[in-house]
Amino acid sequence: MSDISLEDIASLAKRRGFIYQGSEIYGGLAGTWDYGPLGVTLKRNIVNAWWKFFVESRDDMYGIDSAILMNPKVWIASGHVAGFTDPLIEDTKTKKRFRLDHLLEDAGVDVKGMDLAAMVAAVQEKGLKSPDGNDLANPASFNLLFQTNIGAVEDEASTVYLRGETAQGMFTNYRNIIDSFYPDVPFGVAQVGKAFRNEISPRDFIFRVREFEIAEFEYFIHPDKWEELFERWRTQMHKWCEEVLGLPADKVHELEVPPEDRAHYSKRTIDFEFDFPFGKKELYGLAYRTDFDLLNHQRDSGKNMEYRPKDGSAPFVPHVIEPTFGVDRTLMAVMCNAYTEDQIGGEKRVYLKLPKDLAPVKACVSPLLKNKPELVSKAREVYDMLKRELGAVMWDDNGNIGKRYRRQDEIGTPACVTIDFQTLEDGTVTVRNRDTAEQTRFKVEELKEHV
RNA sequence: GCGGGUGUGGUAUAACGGUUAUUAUUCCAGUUUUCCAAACUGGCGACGCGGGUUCGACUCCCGCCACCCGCACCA
Repeated sequence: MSDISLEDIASLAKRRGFIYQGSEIYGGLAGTWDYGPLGVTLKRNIVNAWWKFFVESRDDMYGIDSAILMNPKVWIASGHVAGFTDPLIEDTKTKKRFRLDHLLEDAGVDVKGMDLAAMVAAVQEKGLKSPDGNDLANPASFNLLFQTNIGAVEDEASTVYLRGETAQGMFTNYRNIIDSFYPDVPFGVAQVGKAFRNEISPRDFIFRVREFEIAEFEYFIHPDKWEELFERWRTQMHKWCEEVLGLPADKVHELEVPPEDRAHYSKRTIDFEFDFPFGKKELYGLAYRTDFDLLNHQRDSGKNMEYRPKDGSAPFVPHVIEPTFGVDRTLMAVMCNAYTEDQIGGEKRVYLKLPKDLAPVKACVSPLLKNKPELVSKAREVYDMLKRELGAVMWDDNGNIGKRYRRQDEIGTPACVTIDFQTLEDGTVTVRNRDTAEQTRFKVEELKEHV
């Protein structure tokens, strides 16, 4: 198989109605992408599979869907207003930008609690130069949280943030879940939804974007159990990748994130990386968030975040294990992994070897010839029946049969059902397999078990 | 944000400072076709946006936008 490029994927994604550039008719908006009919179905199938795997099939998981706009105090308590900000400073000669706090730390300055002005003062005091040896100027804070305003007046009191992660919705609802469901610890609160980050430079198609979907859960535990439960979720995440998404184990890698690279809330983090066409890049994260968030919210909200075990043992503020899954990245990994080229009848063929459960179209129904009314009407019957059964079924009578097969190959449809003259005689149809191109005859009545 | 590259129908592309912007494919309507992108006929469809130079700009210049590559960033 030849190497595939991002352009191959992006081109197919657009041509076949998976993903379009956001705001395309106005020249686009960097870091935004729109999902077309097949893309949204594929994404929804992935999300549904995730929900089933991590939420529905378990009895310790509680799903929620919290608001994207939250009281700004949430983001102050979580540390995102302060911690999600990068102070950047510019090399006056090369115009390169550097993390001001990193430069100061390298120079032996303790930057904790310093604001931008204090850091700039420290630069002057130390006579600090850029790593390239030039003068530094134009410091600026760069916060990854998008801001907007509630109400008509744009003042500080009306500033709210678009959530930079969905996790905070789980923390702010932690007490609600306990009051409604009185679960035993450990238990999890799960959510799938949009998050927003004002990335400096969006990159690599839908990989790094400013608006994206996250599926994640906060698993509330007793702190004594963190290592054991961390391992359990680590295993489950691999299982998800391999068994549900069909990603080969040798394409999914773990990266133990060193302390200096971890998020402000994390005591241990493992990144799950995938071999994308553009390199080995982060797909998922598994973080031990400790009691960082609940303690912060307890402090700032004044609400008690302790959990009281039913056996009467000592109350405690639970710690949290957080597996987090980029949905768009998952879709991209699945598409890249599914993209396959081979030869059929001497002709090159491109097809998406998608797992059946994820494929946006489950089956395509065609009459062998479209100018034979008896074939067309029989095919319509079969189509209507399958459509009722499976929903995601497509009708195609365009061109010739080979063309239709190829078209379905490109969008990853696992099965093509063809109605031919024999159908009229004995009520059997052919089912053509996407991966092998082999055809098997089945009775119409048994069809739904074979597609 | 820095540096480099690219921007022409849905996709992939050609050419040109000056007639109606090339080709393939897709798509639509038909003819044909008894299982893997067959053939034929007809049709729709494009110069990223904004300025400038010029008698005239898709083409040259400037700005912007977007995408790709390298760096930086990625709590």
